[in-house]
Amino acid sequence: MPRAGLDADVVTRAAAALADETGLVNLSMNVIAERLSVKAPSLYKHVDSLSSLIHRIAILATTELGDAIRDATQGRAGGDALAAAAHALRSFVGGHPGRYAAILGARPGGPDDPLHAALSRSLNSFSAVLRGYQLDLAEETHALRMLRSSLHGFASLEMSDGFQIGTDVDDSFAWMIQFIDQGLRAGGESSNSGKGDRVAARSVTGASRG
Amino acid sequence: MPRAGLDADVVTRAAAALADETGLVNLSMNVIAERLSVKAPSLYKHVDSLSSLIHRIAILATTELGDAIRDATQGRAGGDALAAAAHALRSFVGGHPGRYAAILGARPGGPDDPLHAALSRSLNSFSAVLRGYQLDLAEETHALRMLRSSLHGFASLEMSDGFQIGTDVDDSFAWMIQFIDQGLRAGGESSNSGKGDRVAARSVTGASRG
DNA sequence: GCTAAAAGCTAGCACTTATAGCTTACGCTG
DNA sequence: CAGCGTAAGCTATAAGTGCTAGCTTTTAGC
Repeated sequence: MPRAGLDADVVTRAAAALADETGLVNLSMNVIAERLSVKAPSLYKHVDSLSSLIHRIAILATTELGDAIRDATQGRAGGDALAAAAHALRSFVGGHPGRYAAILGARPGGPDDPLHAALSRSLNSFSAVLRGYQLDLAEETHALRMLRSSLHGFASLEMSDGFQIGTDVDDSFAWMIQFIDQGLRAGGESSNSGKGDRVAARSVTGASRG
Repeated sequence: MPRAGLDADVVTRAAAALADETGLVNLSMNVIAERLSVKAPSLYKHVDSLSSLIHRIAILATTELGDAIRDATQGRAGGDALAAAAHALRSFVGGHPGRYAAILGARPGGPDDPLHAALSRSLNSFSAVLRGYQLDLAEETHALRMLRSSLHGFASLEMSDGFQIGTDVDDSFAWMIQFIDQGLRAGGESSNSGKGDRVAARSVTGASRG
């Protein structure tokens, strides 16, 4: 029996591709092994367990997603950057549903979990987009969370066929982006027009805590 | 052996409670049976399969969630109704993560699937909230999708510990609600200030298509 | 009190993840 | 080039899934 030339990375990429094709939930050691022309137990020479393999997929996917958003927003600012980032995320989800599902289900482990770094880089891409709106420091965290919630929510609802037919989903997505853009522009000019101590100046700590 | 007095509904509620306690993914026929002081195969006398049981949980949860939002928004309007609905959803997710996960993973089946009705009622509660902003018909669909995306995204990110520490999550949630409220109020007054044919008047069909 | 439906049980199948231990391929050093 | 050691593959197997088959027992209705 010649060797297959496997390796943690090769296994992870094969599993990620398979997850995109057939869904993350249908991923099993058997189908991954079949794809690699190998028997299931052999995979354990390269990977600790199925869950750790899915964790690796999440890290890979988060990195890829962060790169895609960074690339898409490169050289853009304001509403253009926002739209580019949003579309990059949505097309990633559309093209890689299995990878995205892995991201959603992932929870960072110890402090040296590579997922932490990948997540931070991904968040920084969004932060960079927001920086164009010149919000104050406290608001930027809120805005970042709002942005992530909206985009992630939209993508995952769309992924699970959560929107009934009747109105074009692309239109709704464009509408939402514009809604956010307008709100952020308005908030940048006249903040604090609301209920009161909402943005209670939470001291000056490091950025990118979304 | 005396009989346990089981029934599809009793099994579903026990499974839902267990899902909230230990997570939907950890739900198995064995643990449900144990909770009911019965052996696993006995459950099949009342329920078709584990997946159909989870589907039942989703129907139950969607109904409960719809009721909670309806009750919370009763007698309120505008921003108050929006905030009440949002908090109702978030507290539902916080108190019933397993049920909510079942909702997220559910996909309606045939046309007579009770999940359809439950989902519609739930959507109508959100629609009723939006009606206070007097958007035109086409925009209401977009706004409904945006609202669902934001709230669902926030809740599910929070559920999976997606927000790092650093800023209070409650503050961010309040901020997001106000952001949406302000945007909707502005949109109600001066619509169509944007890119152009975004809201291309999509004829007058029945409502609640989110 | 008898009959029959239905609720519970045990046994077992097919599938999963994962481990143990064997064999064989490959790369490095003498 | 020989041989040795590491590591990659394998088979066999354990433990735990969901689910079915078929049996026993309870319980409701006549």
